[in-house]
Amino acid sequence: MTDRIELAKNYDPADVERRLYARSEAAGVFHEDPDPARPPFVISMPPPNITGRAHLGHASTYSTMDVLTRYHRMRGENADWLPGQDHAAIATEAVIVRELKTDGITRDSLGREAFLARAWEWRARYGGIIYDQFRLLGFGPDWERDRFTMDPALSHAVNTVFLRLYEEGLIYRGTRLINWDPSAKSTLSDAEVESEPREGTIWYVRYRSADGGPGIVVATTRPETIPADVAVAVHPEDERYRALIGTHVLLPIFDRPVPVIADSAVDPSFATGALKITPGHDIVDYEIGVRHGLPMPSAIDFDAKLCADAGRYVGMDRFIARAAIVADIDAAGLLVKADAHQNTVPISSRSGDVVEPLLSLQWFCTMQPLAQPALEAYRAGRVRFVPERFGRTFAAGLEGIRDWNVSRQVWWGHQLPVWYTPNDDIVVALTEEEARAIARERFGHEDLRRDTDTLDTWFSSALWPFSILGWPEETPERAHWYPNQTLVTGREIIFLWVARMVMLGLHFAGDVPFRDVFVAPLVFDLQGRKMSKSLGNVIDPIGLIEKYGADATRFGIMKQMRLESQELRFDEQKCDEARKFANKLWNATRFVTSLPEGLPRASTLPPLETLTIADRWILTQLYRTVATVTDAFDAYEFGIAVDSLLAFGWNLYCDRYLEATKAPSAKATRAAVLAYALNTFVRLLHPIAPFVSEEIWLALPHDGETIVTASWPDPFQDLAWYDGPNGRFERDAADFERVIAKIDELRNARAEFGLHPKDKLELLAPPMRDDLREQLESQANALVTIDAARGTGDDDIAAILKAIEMHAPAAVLRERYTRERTKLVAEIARGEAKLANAEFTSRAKPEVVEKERAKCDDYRAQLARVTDALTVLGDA
RNA sequence: GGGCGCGUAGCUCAGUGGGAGAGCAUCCGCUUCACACGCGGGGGGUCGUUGGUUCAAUCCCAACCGUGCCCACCA
Repeated sequence: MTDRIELAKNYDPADVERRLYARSEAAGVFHEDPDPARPPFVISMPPPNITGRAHLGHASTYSTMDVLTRYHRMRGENADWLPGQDHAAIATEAVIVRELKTDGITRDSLGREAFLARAWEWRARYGGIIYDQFRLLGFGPDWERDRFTMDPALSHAVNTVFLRLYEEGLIYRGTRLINWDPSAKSTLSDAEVESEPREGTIWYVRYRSADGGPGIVVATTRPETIPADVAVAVHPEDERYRALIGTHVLLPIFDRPVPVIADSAVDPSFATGALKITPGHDIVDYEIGVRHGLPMPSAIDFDAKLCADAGRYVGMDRFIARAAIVADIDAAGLLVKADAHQNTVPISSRSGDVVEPLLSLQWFCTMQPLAQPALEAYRAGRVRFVPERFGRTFAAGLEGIRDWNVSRQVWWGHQLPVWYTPNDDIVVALTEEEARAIARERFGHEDLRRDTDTLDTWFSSALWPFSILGWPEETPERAHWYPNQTLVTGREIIFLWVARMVMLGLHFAGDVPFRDVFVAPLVFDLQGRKMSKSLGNVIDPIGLIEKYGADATRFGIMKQMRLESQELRFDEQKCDEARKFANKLWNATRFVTSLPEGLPRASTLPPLETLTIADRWILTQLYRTVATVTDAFDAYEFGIAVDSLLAFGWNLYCDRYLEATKAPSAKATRAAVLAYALNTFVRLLHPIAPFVSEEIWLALPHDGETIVTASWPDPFQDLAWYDGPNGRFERDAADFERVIAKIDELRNARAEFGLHPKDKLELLAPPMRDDLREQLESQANALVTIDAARGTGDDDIAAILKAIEMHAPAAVLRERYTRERTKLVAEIARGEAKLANAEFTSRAKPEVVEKERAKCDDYRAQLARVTDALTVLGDA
């Protein structure tokens, strides 16, 4: 009684996806409010940069979040995916500065206020592009709850955290060695510095003794820092230099005397075992300098040029100065040798420029007291990593944590809520008014200037899971949705971001920010290379959508998500396969919806006693698929879920069941079973392929308005017919498996006999049920001749199938049987040898022995039949 | 230097202590009334190497080789 719907022959994703996304968004299905009556399932979207464009990494991690949210929503949970964007301080500022440059304007000439106005404009114009791309990918976050790190409420959270940490003594101002990015003109946190091996040179330079002696030869890769040298260090137990400790040597060229000191941080086995100490430009040297109370001059300034005490090199770029100084040392006869050397160069992950360690007055956050509770929470299992091993990355990072430089010299970001008096007294307050009030009270005046620095962009990111829920206000969202259930991220930011969220979440929101951290694999190309513009191997997910559709793009990516693998070597063919799969399902739907007998109004099964064995088989497979996909989603095993979906949809449903229903005896029940199984199946498919699943679901008998809010197939409700592992469903399913195996055997024989697809394969068979005969006849294109004499005396399908004999030219049969006999003889020999081994029969598990024995018996029976057949045929 | 992953068919990858799997590619046959974006059939692998544990190892253990990633202050 269902209306016949004329469906297009080929599935067209472009049309369907645009239409169904608009429908979902208009219906508000992605929006949720906190509902304490239902268990929460909340994911905070890792905020993409406003300068970002969707790449394959987004496509994989964000698809994962969309899949999880859709899955848990269908399970009836209070599921919400909270979207937002990051202002991306340095990255955005660099983009704006570059844009200004084309107009011939510099940042400083424009001034702070005008620059920020320009940045906000830029954000308004381009910031939404990645969201448009997310919509094309079918992502359904709760758009009504979109947040931006620089929203007033989130900025308030940032200031509150800064103020409280300051009051607790965990944020302080001090002069420390920091990472300076000369291109970005800003400091960087340790986590934003990457080290890169580069071919360089190590120079051996003589530092003569102040008293005229030969002194000591020092190896250095950075001769341009010599003007800031304050000592030469050797290992205290290094016999070679013991006599020199406490004496002075002269800096080459500069001829300034510096002491020779002893420090166990020096490795006596490296180079000459003597290390020049430049506390102003090297971390190890800085630590040695602190230990020995050495002065800390600077040779390089914030423009990466030589400064002040660098004599005639002042104003020279650091790399030009390097060459100049080496040349002068050589001219002075103090260059002992220059060797090729591979050194590790610190690189800014922001600009790619070589980072310069510099002494600077900055703001820092003391991490140790924050890291301890995070470690304890992790060890207590309050936050769980998937795969587990990434927890060790997390813990290792926290154990070795150092103070965090949080101030940046860019303008785009959260300006430090810090004011100074003319005497450099510090006032920290939430607002300027409060700062003034404090100053009046404390100093009797309001003469304040605000710190011009902004906070590290990761400072606001660290608060993300609770700042977007309204913190510091108490809100229903905070009450029910914090902690989140899951965080999905990449391993490269476990320490940079995840660890900080855990630390600050524990400190300010009273709990870890999420229970599970799913670490998605990184995406590489087929050769295992990182995707990069310079290699030209970048794959644009939007391009994939145009070629294959969003469903197929997602499905293809998810198929490649393997839990234990650290890398995903992206194979575009998987998306093409998925596109074909969508078309396959679409055509199955056309078949089902245009059955002459029509479909039932609702998605229900016919009376169970009327089901055929094929019906019971596909329903049993459906039951197993529900279990597999559910377990896979719960375990973040998306590749397994996809494998299972593909196998059911294509191999089981289309190739086997749908074909089986074409036999006359299948027609009484098929419409209802086909529709029911397909309806259930597309609900399993929906989290990964939201569009085609919905389009099919709408074409079938269904309950409700949209599959987005349909229920996840529940074994105790939707599949309540299932009567257990020893029930009739499994028994009949096993029988149908036997039929399938027989059909395969017959098809194989057909090909071997060289039968044209239209020719019948002749079979001599014992009496059997009509449905069984029909299956053999239609699926193997056979002609079954019933021979009562071959009767097995019961309806045991296994026995009947075994008694079937093929009719074909004697020579062909003889060849086939002979080959089969050879194989069987070998198998029997192998099995018998195994069974004759007393070690095996006594030590192996009884069921294994029994299985082996049964296998042997079966082979022997088969061999007997084959031998009989060959006897009848006569030996060739 | 420390930690972690991977090595199974030409390619990308599943998989299991008890007779090696999928998709793509390749070969053969088919326009069969849902689908040629399809259907049916085939070929192709000493499961990186060498040892060990076991009645039994592709699977567990060790070493090695190859490969990739993360962390680290070797000038």
